[in-house]
Amino acid sequence: MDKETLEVDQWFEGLAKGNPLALDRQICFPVYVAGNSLVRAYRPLLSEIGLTYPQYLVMLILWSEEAPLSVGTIGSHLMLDSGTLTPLLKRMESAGIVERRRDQADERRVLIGLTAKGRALRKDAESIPGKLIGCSGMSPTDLHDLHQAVITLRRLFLNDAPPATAAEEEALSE
Amino acid sequence: MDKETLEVDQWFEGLAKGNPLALDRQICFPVYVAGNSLVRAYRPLLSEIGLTYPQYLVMLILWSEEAPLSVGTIGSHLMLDSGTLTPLLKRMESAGIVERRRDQADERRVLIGLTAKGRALRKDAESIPGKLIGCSGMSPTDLHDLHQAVITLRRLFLNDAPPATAAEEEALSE
DNA sequence: CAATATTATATTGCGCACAATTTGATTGTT
DNA sequence: AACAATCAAATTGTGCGCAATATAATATTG
Repeated sequence: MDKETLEVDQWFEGLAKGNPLALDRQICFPVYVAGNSLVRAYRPLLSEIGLTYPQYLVMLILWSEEAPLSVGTIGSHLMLDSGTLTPLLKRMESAGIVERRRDQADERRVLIGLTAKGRALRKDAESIPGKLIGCSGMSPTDLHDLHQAVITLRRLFLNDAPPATAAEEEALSE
Repeated sequence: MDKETLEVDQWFEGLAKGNPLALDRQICFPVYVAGNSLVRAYRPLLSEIGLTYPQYLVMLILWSEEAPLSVGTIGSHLMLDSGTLTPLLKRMESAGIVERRRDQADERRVLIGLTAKGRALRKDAESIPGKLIGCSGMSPTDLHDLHQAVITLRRLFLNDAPPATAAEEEALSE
């Protein structure tokens, strides 16, 4: 067993010790707070263009991919189900930025496409990522650290593996 | 300028290049997904003891700290306001696990205390952290990586220095 | 081809999360 | 003491996020 693995094992052993119910011992709590904080940070910027954060995510997909896309396809990207997406997409439809129509090839599906207004909105959205970084008050170093942390989250929660290092390959094969 | 700083600066320069509106370029999106995933993972475990995830967080605070605590104090720990907490605490009150009463010393405040039932619930909650790790299907290595990522999130979103690990606590008390 | 199973979306109901506002208590100022 | 300013919690209204269920279309099976 190599030194790295030993260190992880020692850390893992320590997990159950002490008071596992202390708030500052919770692994998930900072993730929960970060999730709330992020939506809060986007809100004032997105409200200027009439979007909520999950609506913005839908638009990112429609702008980047071959729209129209089915509700299910959008949901699999965002890890959201029709119970969340259907009312959200209806609000976006009544705002005039997306179209909803049954797929002729499979009447179970509903295809979501962009309207002219929805396509035009992209121009207004282009400044959002830059503005967010400005609003966040984070230094380039903070952002870099956040990005590194996010690569981990992406691997663990989105099964979106970055190219594995030799060390990780080693660990997997054992 | 040292090598580390130069690397961060180069990464920061690259941020604006390409398509900043691509979903897989979003720094915040994995945090959003992780937040949703975490609440989803806790739900079946917590429903066994009649709690939601934010209610569980309130209980963690009340179990660890000198209860009773004001709504505002709880809110500052969880970064939630009275608009979220008041109805949540009322539901917990009607479930019989907390008490709500005006602070005699300052009638603006409402103090939240544990009932006997609320204190007893702690025993049932003790197995939750361990069970969650089991349910998550994460390896010790995954958990360690997550923990490292979370230390960053805690610093950035909770302005919090990393707390001592259980192993370190152990060492200190000896 | 009919019966059954599966799939995609919609609906219902509940509990957050939060902006905006209100109500009532306390503090600060003159 | 009077009055404005501040503060703590509650209230109102909107939009998720999701479990459970319903509805309807497609696929599968006998």
